[in-house]
Amino acid sequence: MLKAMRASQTLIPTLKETPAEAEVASHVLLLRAGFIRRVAGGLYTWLPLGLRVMRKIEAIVREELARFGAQEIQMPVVQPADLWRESGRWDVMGPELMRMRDRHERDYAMGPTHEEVVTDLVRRTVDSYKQIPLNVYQMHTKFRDEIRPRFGLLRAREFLMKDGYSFHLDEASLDRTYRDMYDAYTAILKRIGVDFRVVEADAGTIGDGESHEFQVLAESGEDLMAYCPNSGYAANVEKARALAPEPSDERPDSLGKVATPGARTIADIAALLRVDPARCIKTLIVRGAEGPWIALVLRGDHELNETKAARLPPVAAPVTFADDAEVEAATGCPIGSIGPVGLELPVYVDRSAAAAANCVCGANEEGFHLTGVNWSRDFADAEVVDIRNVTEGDLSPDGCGELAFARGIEVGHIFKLGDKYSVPMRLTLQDGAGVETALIMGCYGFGISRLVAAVAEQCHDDDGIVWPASIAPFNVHILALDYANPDVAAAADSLYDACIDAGMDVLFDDRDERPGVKFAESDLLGIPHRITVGARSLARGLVEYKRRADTERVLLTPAEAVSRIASD
RNA sequence: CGGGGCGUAGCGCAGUCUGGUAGCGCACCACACUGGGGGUGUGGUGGUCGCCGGUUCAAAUCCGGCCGCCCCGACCA
Repeated sequence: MLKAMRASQTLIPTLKETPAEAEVASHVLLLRAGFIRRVAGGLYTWLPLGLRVMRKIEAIVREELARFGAQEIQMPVVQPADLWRESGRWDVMGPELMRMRDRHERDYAMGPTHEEVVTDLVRRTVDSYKQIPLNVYQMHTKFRDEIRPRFGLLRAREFLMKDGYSFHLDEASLDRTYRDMYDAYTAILKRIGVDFRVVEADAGTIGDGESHEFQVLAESGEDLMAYCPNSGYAANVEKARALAPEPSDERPDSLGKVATPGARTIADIAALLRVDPARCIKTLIVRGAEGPWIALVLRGDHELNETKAARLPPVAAPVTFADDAEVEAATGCPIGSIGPVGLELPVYVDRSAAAAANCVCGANEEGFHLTGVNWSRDFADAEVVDIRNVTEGDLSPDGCGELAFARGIEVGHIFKLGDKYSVPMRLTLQDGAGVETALIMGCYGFGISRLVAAVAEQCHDDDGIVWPASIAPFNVHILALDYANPDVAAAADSLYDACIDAGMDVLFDDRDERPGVKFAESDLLGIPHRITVGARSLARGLVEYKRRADTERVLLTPAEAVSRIASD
């Protein structure tokens, strides 16, 4: 990568106005600062400055992974369908998997991830247990045909990801590598200098084992995390366990039935009967994995956690809600008046709803609700499960305090895969005792291109991006306010050379632009250190130094400015 | 895929309701002034009005279909 560039000879197409296509800060700023350009939905071209940021992240990732013995390889984007059929994912993956056919009518996938290819590699190349554990990774373009690409680079269809895979004979070995990758990701994000949080995560369809996400904190993040300020507990809300509440010691009232004409929602019922929504019970009808329909019961003030619900074996994954007609067909009663008491469907009740006393719920008769409803007496057949989202203020699962919420952008995700791929793809080795054993695997993803946007999302102000020095496209931005002035040009040129000699990455704005343009664009680009060379202060032999993150400006000699930056 | 919004010059927009010469700001080119926070003036360049079809003497404008983009939802190793 070139250390130094002149702005007059570099493609930096800045925009004064926000393009209509962009909404979120990172997308707006990366477009305006000339880092990226959109080609089509979810597809972007990386321009020189954007690419420099991405390359710097790559370099940091490589260095940190090398410390833990991970080996870099590169696998093809285009992958034969046969491998995907072997793992079973050819049929399981939906349209998100981009499929294509070659001239011989053979099927291929555009790799969204590389478990199949890497598993195939290892079974062909590793002959003895003495060659493992093995930890390999690549940094490569991934393709996922997202339903809705959005937020610029944050949810693109084609993106750069570091994906790593490890292979082990036993859990203890997998645990060690998993921990190493956990530590490596932590080191990478610390070194880059973003605020982040590591949270327990749901492994989704990729595995059933332990899993952690690395979330860059940002208000605009798509992920919601629950954490306990008093302890280390932190989990994606998808995953965060809701504790079982103490059962109520209230005496159960007798069941009553009241007319509730026209009331359809919990809010309607709570207002009409003047009860707390926490004393209302809602019943959701979802598609069953085999049978027709399943009822899920929650307290009125709680939300269904679809990830948890989808993990109930009788519930079809992903969770699919019955529509109005299907509810009526399944229960004989329209949405708004259904309830768990006497319902002729399998019923699962959330722990909190089961613990609530004397509740209101639908009577399974249009326009009527029951009062004084108690799980233990009135629908005790229902199995008690954890299927709700935790809420702010809930007791932390470790009992150390109350949960608080934060939003984040997922930039890393590590999984223990177990034998999910090694068994169907017959990846086995003889262990030391000569017993043929399926290997177990770990998988470690890190979104390089997404991190570029996540950092911009977190590190910006009203004027533009404020890059951390670790990944800024350049470290120093020299502005020659009037390059046509021979004195300014001479001073700026020699300052430029001095920065190069000092080993700095420097962008030199030598263009014939007005000062205001140069200042505004400099703020937009977000290079950490700015040195302004103008005729006015140069008359006293001085230049102006300013950090992008600060408001303070100081006048220094050129040599002082360089050493100031060098010692930063 | 469901709901909403949008598509007119490289970018940001007006004009569409009520059919009749395609406009404004920025950018770009030339010249002059200016020169420490997106400067001023004068003169220019640049548009199949997303695409296809229909109605009409006449369509950016009305009608039908399609495509694309953005937002919300669903979805998401």
